Amino acid sequence: MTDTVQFTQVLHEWSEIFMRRSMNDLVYFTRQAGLSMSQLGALMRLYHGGACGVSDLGEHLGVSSAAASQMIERLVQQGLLERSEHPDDRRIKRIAVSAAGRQLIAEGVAARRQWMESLTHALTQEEQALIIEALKLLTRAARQQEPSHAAQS
Amino acid sequence: MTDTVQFTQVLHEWSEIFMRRSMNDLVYFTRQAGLSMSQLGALMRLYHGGACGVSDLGEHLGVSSAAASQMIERLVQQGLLERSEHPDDRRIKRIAVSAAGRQLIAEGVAARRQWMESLTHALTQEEQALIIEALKLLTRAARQQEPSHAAQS
DNA sequence: TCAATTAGTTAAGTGGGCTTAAATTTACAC
DNA sequence: GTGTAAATTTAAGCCCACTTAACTAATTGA
Repeated sequence: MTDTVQFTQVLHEWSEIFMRRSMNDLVYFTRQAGLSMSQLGALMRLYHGGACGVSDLGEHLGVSSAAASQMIERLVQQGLLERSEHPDDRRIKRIAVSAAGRQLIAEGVAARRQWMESLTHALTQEEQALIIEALKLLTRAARQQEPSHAAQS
Repeated sequence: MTDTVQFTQVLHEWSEIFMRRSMNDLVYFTRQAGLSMSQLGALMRLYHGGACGVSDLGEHLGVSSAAASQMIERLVQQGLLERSEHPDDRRIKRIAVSAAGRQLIAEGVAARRQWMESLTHALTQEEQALIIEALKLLTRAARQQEPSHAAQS
């Protein structure tokens, strides 16, 4: 078996167990937070991509601007998003994650971190060091494949 | 920074980019297949966990048996699941993924593999070898944390 | 045998998420 | 100013997912 074939195989195996665990946690978290997957997607998009207009968000999520408007309305009523007017063009609404929304996401991130930390208990320092190097390589490779290659914090 | 702290940090960074990409693909795939996230979850559960009863599935997915029954009905009508009677206890229905359902999942897996293979283009053979070792360690550590530790194929 | 239990389905109702189409507000161009 | 285009919202309608409650059928056991 060549390294490249084995690489794909091993990556697939890891991703399967990783995804299963992550999806489980994700579903549990969103349910507990009273969110739907779509809502979480919108929240994440705004959190990572920054504020944008209604139609922009819809486009990113692959839905009509009407659908985006409705979902934003629900999230605004839950206090997770904020709507403000664009200073130059008052037709445009600037949609952004609120402080409460940011905190909710922070909690989710913390839960993820906890699981990752628990992984270390089954690994020696040497193994961790090896994994650190490997994941840095993987992250760099994956970033190169991203459509929007522009860097952020 | 100690290795353990850096380990969590690096793993988190990788998981962020990996999840973003995976979720994107997942949403695209399910939409194209005409499935909802819940339906995909049920399909995956049965695919990985094997056939089970209606209530069992509902329990695993965290919904009532009525909800499970309804969702199963929709998936049966789409030809992705099969319902049969338990030979010993005719109250119990055995819910299993059909051949068509299995093929659908196989297509999704193939699409994932394609992305992973594309990652190799940005990595040398040596880097790939390093990553293989690291991911084997990670997979082993993650498996040890699984609730149901029983192995399968 | 017959009452209680168990597995599953059906019914009714709620709400989310999506669509298209129509309405509203603002901006811009002439 | 007047007409057109753009951004968003509202309305109507559809399907999915979920709930509780009522119902059917099969099993168990005293």
